[in-house]
Amino acid sequence: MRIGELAARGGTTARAVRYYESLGLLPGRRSGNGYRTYDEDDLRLLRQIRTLQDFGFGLEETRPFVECLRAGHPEGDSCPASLAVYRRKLGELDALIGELTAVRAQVADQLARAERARDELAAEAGVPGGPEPECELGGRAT
Amino acid sequence: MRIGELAARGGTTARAVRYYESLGLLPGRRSGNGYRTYDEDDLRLLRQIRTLQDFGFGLEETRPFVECLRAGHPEGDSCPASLAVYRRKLGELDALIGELTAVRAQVADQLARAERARDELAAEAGVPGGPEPECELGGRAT
DNA sequence: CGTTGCCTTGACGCCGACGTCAAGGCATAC
DNA sequence: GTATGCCTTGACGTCGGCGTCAAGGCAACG
Repeated sequence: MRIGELAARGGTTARAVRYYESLGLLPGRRSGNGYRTYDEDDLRLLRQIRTLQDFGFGLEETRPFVECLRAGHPEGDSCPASLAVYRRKLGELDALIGELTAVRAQVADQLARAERARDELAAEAGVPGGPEPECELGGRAT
Repeated sequence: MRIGELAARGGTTARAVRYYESLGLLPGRRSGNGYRTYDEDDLRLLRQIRTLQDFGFGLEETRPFVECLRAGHPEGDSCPASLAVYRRKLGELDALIGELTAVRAQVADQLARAERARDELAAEAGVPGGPEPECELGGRAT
């Protein structure tokens, strides 16, 4: 098949396929007229790349999987190097999730504190006159 | 103070400060010799930016906080627009953490499955002869 | 024969938040 | 005087993963 069909069946674009080829992830075989030509095995390579991409892997991280498939193994993760990438990624994900969770808590704290401060000011000013905590410049042009 | 001191006290670089100025986040007052000059209020602006940056906020997301401070409010989050950014960020963080957690589970599954497959192959081949699941091309050049 | 559609290479654009280098001005220390 | 160190503007580089446009070739359909 040609690049358009490969891309469509792999759920991506011809441009991306050429890019993967430029990185050495996909082969660049040509048929007589100069068009790139692919077979079902190439489609498996592409699908392996896309799956890992969807997981948030960088393209370089997909290389061990692709080379594993190219070496004739049944799955991209049949090789130790691929398993190592999985494990490293798990660690990175855990670290990232941990950081994000901590940030989330801090932001929630800030929000709660700011809302409390706002309400206190509102109550304080609400007893005498009108509150309306305007902030954006030029509330209503008088 | 001048830009170098401001940057140092704000925990960033002069280059970053100029960049923030180019976005209109920081003022660009000059003293007689053309040097940028800053006061303690500017330092507070910068620190507000840095704090939010550390939370993973984009620079545009810090703008409401900065404008709030510039409008004379005691805190950057004393304004409704800032609270809105907090809330939006909380939603984004929750969504992101959820996605990452799902991905983490999938990767863990893949790893477990691949290790199982490897062990089964090892047991299968281990009974007759030698296992050694080589993958990288050219294991030992014979 | 022309049109349409897929293909080719090459090259620049994009996003965000700066880093880094170049060439030069100002100010202080020695 | 000059060496040092901070400052100025301007402009290009970085990272990742492509998008998009330009200019042209090949193939099939009518």
